[in-house]
Amino acid sequence: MSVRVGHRAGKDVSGRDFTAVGRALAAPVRSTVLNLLIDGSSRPAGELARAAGVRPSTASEHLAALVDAGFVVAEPRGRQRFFRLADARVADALETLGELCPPAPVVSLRQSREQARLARARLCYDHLAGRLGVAVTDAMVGRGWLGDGLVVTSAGRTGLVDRGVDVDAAGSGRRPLTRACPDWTERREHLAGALGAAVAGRFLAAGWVARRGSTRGLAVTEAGLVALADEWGVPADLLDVPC
Amino acid sequence: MSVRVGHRAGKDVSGRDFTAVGRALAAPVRSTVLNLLIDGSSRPAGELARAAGVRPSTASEHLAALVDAGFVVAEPRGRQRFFRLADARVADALETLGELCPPAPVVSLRQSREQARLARARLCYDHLAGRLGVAVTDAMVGRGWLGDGLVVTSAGRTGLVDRGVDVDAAGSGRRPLTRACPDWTERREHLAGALGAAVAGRFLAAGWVARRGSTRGLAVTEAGLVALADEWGVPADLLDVPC
DNA sequence: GAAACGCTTCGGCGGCGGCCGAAACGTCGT
DNA sequence: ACGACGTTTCGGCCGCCGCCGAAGCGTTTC
Repeated sequence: MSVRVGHRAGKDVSGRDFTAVGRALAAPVRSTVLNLLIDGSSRPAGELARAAGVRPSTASEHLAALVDAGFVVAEPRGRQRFFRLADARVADALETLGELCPPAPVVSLRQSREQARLARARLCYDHLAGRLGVAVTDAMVGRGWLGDGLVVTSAGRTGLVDRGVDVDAAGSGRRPLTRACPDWTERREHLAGALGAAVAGRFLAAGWVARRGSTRGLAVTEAGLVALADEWGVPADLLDVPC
Repeated sequence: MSVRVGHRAGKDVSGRDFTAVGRALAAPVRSTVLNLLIDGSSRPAGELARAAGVRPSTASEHLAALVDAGFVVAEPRGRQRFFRLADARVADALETLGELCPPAPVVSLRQSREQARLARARLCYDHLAGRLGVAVTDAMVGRGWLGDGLVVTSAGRTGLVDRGVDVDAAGSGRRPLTRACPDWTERREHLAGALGAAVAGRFLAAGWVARRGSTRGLAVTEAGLVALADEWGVPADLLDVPC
């Protein structure tokens, strides 16, 4: 018989227990679900089950596990339940973690028009992404608003407040003010974090961009093109050039 | 019979495959190991096995898995292998992920005190390590006893012999007289090799340090503090500053 | 009401993965 | 050359977890 002496001596000295979060990510179905929800969308269990290629019963168990782990939250809506990421920090963590697992599965070529639209402008969870996100970030860096590591300079703070972005409110929470979010359509990183969300919120509130349907895709309005050029220093043609 | 219709419909639309990274985090032993290494330290497999409370064979498997997942890298050093985090991004990801799992395992005060003691003074195989080892090595270098590559100078030979270290006996064997041993708690290297063992032996024989129990931890005695300051040029407070 | 629909819970089955001890391998010290 | 030591590899055992179909529950529709 084995000795099993181990568990007496072994015990975490400090730090975090990554076991639960690891288990939550360990199953292919759950990974697929998270990828589907990482854009901030909210989807019913059945759709997630179909997308992941499992029976509703199996998906239900996986979704329960994700809820239990704090990754997603469920919201009853009629006779179905919609699931979405629980928190912006979850999206942040998944993006950061994505850096460690470069193997990105292939993408279906079918919806190429939709792909192209998404590549132009979209929301990545709650901040601007696509060429729009990169262009806005680049402009902010070019003007000296963002320094090394995307830290906000004093000039950046002034410029952003002038354009209606509440930098103080964004920096008040526990969420990191700025983060570099790597993009899968662009080579470049773009602004994420609390400030990224605040900028995106300003763009939506001002009517510079509009959500297209229930997707995460964004349409840049006429007023948005003007504002981008005049206030943000982003020429309109930048959004059309595929870089 | 089951239908297995699933895998036709199921396919990742885009994004990352979190499965591998999740599996790597899913085991308690691996979580413990990562917590031990998250400070950038480099530790041999046996120590990690003991800390995690498993047999060396089991730890070896877990470490191989972590290496395979790209979380840690192994570095052969003598007859043991040292492991450390592979990359700064790994530490970043773990830190970000830690936000998601606030349940921080209990900190055993007992063990954290032991950690502090080990960081202060211990034996690394058979030579002095911890802050004591680094401080003694630094003092010897500062006095010109050890030159480039930690070779013993004539002044060093004299000084060591005067303090009861039998340099000749240490140099008589086939074992290298001096070696630089990288430390995991300190940034600096410290003296190892035959001379390192001889110095440690002198410290023990003179009662300047004493083994605490059967561990490799060392306690610096009152006489040791005096001798360190007077004979070796190591002020006592150097051992208490956490560098 | 009754039927349709969406989701969850419950057994049951199969496979993966963690744990150990024994043995092999390489290095270090005598 | 030999023994000691740290690490890895290899079977074998056991438990956990993911998958399914069937059944149960709540909501919507007729």
